[in-house]
Amino acid sequence: MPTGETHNRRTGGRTRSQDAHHAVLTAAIELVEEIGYQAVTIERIAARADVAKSTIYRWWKSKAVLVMDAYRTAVEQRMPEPDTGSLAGDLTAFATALYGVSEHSLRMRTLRGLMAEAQLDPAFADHFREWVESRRAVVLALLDRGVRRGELPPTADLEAATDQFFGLFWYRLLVGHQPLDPSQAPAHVDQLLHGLGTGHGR
Amino acid sequence: MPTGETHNRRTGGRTRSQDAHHAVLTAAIELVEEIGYQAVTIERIAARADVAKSTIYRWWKSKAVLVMDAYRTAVEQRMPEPDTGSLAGDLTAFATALYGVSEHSLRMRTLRGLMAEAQLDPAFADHFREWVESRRAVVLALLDRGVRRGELPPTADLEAATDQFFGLFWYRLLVGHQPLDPSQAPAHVDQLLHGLGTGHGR
Amino acid sequence: MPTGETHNRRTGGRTRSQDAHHAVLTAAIELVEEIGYQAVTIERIAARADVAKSTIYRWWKSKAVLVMDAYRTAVEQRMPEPDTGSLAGDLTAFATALYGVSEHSLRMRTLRGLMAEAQLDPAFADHFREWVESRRAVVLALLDRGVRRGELPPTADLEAATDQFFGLFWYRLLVGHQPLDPSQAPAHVDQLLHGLGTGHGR
Amino acid sequence: MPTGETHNRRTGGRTRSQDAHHAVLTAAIELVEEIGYQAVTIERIAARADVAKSTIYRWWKSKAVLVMDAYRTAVEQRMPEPDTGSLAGDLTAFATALYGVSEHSLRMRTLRGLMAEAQLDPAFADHFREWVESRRAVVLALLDRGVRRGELPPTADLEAATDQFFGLFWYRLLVGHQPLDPSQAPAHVDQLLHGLGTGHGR
DNA sequence: AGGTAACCGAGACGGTACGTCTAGTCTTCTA
DNA sequence: TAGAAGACTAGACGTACCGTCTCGGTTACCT
Repeated sequence: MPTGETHNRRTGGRTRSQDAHHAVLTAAIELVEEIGYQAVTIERIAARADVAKSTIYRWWKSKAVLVMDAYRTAVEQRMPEPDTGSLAGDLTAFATALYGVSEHSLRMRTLRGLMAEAQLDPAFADHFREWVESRRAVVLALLDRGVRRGELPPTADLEAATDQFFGLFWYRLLVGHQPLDPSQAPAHVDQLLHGLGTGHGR
Repeated sequence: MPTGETHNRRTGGRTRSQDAHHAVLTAAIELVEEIGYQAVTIERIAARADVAKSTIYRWWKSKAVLVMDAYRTAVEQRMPEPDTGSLAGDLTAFATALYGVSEHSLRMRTLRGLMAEAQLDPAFADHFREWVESRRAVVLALLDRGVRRGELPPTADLEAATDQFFGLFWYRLLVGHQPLDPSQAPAHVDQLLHGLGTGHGR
Repeated sequence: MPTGETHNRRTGGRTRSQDAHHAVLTAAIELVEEIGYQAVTIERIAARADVAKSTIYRWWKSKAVLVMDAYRTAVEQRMPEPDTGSLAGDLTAFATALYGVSEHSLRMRTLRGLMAEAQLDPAFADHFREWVESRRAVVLALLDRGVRRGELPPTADLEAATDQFFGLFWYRLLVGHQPLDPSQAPAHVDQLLHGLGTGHGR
Repeated sequence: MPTGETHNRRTGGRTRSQDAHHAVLTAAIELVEEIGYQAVTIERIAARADVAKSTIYRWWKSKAVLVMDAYRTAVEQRMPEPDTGSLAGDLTAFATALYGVSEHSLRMRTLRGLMAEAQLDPAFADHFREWVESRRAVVLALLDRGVRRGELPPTADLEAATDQFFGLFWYRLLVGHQPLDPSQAPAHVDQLLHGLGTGHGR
């Protein structure tokens, strides 16, 4: 359960209310959807969830970790870990799913808010970075498999490639100067792989 | 004068105090340096600059606009518009300068804070986006010149390439999972250009 | 103006809102009357007065000094400084007025609440003590005049007599085991003066 | 057993833990001594006594009741019921003992705190009043014996005299404008008795 | 000897107020 | 009439206790 870290339970004590817990996550998601991340406050979440503020503070350290928890619990798409047989296929599948967030304003708002918070709250930055790393790891693994298959030269800088991959996504998401559409995924992947010296083209 | 749009001055009256104006910008920069963007508030800037809050509000719409103004006035490096004769040389020069911010904590803090604010304040987002576009335009022009020179095929997606270029930079800056060092610039540019199908070899 | 100590005014600045000020005092009094001292909170006063909490905190350090201010401004009877020609007459007049609070539940509630607060909040205790001293001074002056007139021996312990006088009043007010009625004033004064060795009786 | 009213015991069940009970009373006294009555909370007592909050609430209705219980159990001096042969002697003995609390900060703090609580909590006020009455009864009995012995006229208002006696004490204790010292007891008693028309001279 | 009732600890829960903070706006005086 | 000073409304912050409520576990009396 990736959610509001369960405390060390030694012995007795009232058990954590699943109702309250769930109501908080739901309220958080709804509010982000309705009024946007920055307008969401712990107080509003508490009011909406019909829960005491102190109950929220007991389990979540800040609005950011709460919203992130809610996002992962209730919204986040299971990121595929594709296995199409080819590196290009795998990456394209992943990118297509990734770019799909642009079609869900809730997801966009949440991601943008969380990234913003990570800049402003160093404590949350650590938490956020861990999550980002977990998603980078998926792409890194795909690329690594490509190397092992001989689709990429062993000298390719996979870290940089991963950051190019996610960087494009986040940059467009955060700046909003260009649309981001799943249909663009194949072209972007193609460009990326050429950069890495893949044998499949040119 | 790139600073707090000057009002229409019709008639007499006390003229805008250049002292106050300058003190505000200086105070803003100093505070970002000392306590970080998120801890800076209009009130603190006013106190530090020994200026009335209302004077700040008269000339700047928000902390973000003010800090960005101060940043551009006092800190921002003149981004080079290099002309080395080759696309790779031009981009490498640009990237090297860009990655240089990582050596100045003030610049990093400011950029991260402004990007965060752009996520939270839609009004500022527009302002911020304009600034981002102006920097994208420089890179786009370099790439375009590369196409005209025949260094890139005319079919290359320059928009996507630009976003890959800046995306990698911002992604590392914002997430902080990887260092960003000017010495990495040539390799990143190389990888990018291969992706675009440059003729300069692999 | 015995009320929310006026700050040092050097130069410009918005002047204190008399509306807000008055509304706060009125709300405080009404709430003490309606729900009792202990149930009154700064937050409720702010809500009732339709004033921001911070405005209250700007002018009053605690609920206790605010209520005391309101009490003195709006409720406190002008304590007579009687001059009937005789000590017994003076004291009886004073006591009669004093005991009159027992007929006004608002005054009783307020006095009891303030005395309680003085026990719990050392900062307020000083403030409260000053007020108490000012009322003791009136009685002390009456007694002193009695000494000068020859109604009391110069050896009489006027301090102790004053404390006996007020002590009886407060003790009954605070403990509530006995009613306290203005009609009892003459007898109590009589008993007190006998104790001091007055020549007028026995 | 003057302590946390024993419940109706119908049938079996675990008996009340004397350890827990004693630890609570001790913790309460210690905390009043160390941090003052107002800073004492049920939670702090529970933590100090290493006892569950609910255990405290099971046996005592409020902090005030608990502290008063602890005070009477562990601290309160057995008030003398003196019998010296003369009214003046009896009262002086009693007053001397009474004024002795001023030399023990714990007792002063406790009494002041309890009196404060009686003003704020009507339920506790009743409880407190009973205790006050029990102490008044002692003095009333002394005075009554004085009447029967002929030391006081039968017309003397003993109730008022008792309240003057305790009133002086409490007034000084609560307001703190004057020290209260056992050495003052004889003079105060003397003054009181003159007021009542005692025959023992002036 | 077993049942069972009341105890005890731990600690989560809904509440409520606290006093602080910052945002923006508004008012007044001064230069 | 710009600017400094600072009072104002508004509302979230995170903390502290309150008194209540499960829990799991422990006695000790009473069949």
